[in-house]
Amino acid sequence: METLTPAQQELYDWLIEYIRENQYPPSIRQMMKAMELKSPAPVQSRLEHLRAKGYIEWTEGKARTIRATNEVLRGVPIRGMIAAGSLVDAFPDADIEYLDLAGISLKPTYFALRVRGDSMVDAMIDSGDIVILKPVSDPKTLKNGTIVAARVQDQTTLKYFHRRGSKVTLQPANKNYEAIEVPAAQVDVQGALAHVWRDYI
Amino acid sequence: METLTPAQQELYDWLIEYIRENQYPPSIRQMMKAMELKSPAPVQSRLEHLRAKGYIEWTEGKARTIRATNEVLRGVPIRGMIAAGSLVDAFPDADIEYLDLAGISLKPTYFALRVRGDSMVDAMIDSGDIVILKPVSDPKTLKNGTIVAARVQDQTTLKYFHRRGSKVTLQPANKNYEAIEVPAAQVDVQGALAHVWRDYI
DNA sequence: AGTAATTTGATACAATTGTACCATAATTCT
DNA sequence: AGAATTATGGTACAATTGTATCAAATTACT
Repeated sequence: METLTPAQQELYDWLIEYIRENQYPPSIRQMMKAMELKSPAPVQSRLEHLRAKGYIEWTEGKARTIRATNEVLRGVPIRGMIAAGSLVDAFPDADIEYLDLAGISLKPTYFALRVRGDSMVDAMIDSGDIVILKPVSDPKTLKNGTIVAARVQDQTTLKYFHRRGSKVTLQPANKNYEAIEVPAAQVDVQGALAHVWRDYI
Repeated sequence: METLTPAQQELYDWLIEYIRENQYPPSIRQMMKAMELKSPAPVQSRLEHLRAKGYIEWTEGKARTIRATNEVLRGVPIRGMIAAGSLVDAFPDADIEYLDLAGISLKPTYFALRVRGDSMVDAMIDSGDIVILKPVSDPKTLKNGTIVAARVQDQTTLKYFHRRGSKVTLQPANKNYEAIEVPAAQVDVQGALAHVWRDYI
């Protein structure tokens, strides 16, 4: 990403902070005051440079429509990789990745279920975890081995999905439970496991 | 939550969808056109009712500052509880909880690390998972048993934190690794484990 | 040192925009 | 049926706001 001049950086940082706090972007004259400038022109200039360098964008002519193009506002920065022994890598600030949590929450069809019990321990899903599911419109597009929330015989459970011909096998993610095999027509797949979330604090 | 009249519901739904798509709220006259109304007054009326019923809020006098007060835009709805046998509960639409993912991404100090290897299997954290950490300013406020990213002897690792007097024990989340006990002064706690995230698709 | 790029100040203009007021119609509720 | 609430259309106004223009000052770069 192209580097910013001090003036541009100052505005950019303030802009991000403002959006974080207010949930909407400031007007040009608000930025002017915050930067302690006496005219809107310098702000315009900085904004145009920020846009040219790919940091922001806006809808021309519309008030308060500036958006950050990168993921600063949409997620948590992934700063490195950690293994048994040590922090393997601390990624350099420049090419840092973001875990786009806000992006997930913009997908209006996703839904979540809270897990209770040990039914999924073998998939490393603990009691209390939250599983985030993507609705499945056409079960034929499902790959074998994906974990799905499926309804069979009046019971909805989370299981590994396998199809062989017209039969579907639902394999639990805990060895202590039994797999079931039924005709595909009897299985109503409600969602495919997309993410797992766990809270510690 | 108070119920909405059809006209109010129509506006509210459109509003949420607009914000989702554009990342900023519409102006009153845009809503007017979308609702196929011929004057801004009806929109004003509906907005005031939506605000009175607690669905939205805005900064008076400022353009495009409408915000949804509930978590519709901030997270994934938690629709029920799932256990080994069955979907235990499908929560009624009214009092549905949301997993506030967008809220997490607004905490600017949080950071994440990608886990590699089996160092945390006993904590149900798999290779490839992403751990989200909250910076720890004062290690004295840490409760025993929390998982932390700590730096000792030039190595940063994720371990259970225990303090007894002036000594700190760092217990790995995998039985095959050894615990270490060092003077508290030698431990630099960088973050406490706040959340775990796992991607399936 | 000299040139280019950026920043600044000042001002101006028009479109966007929130808001207010009023009378009437439609809907909902009792 | 009657009353209260909500919805609508029309209009008006002023503040907010994005944008344009120009010249001068400052900074960055070669």
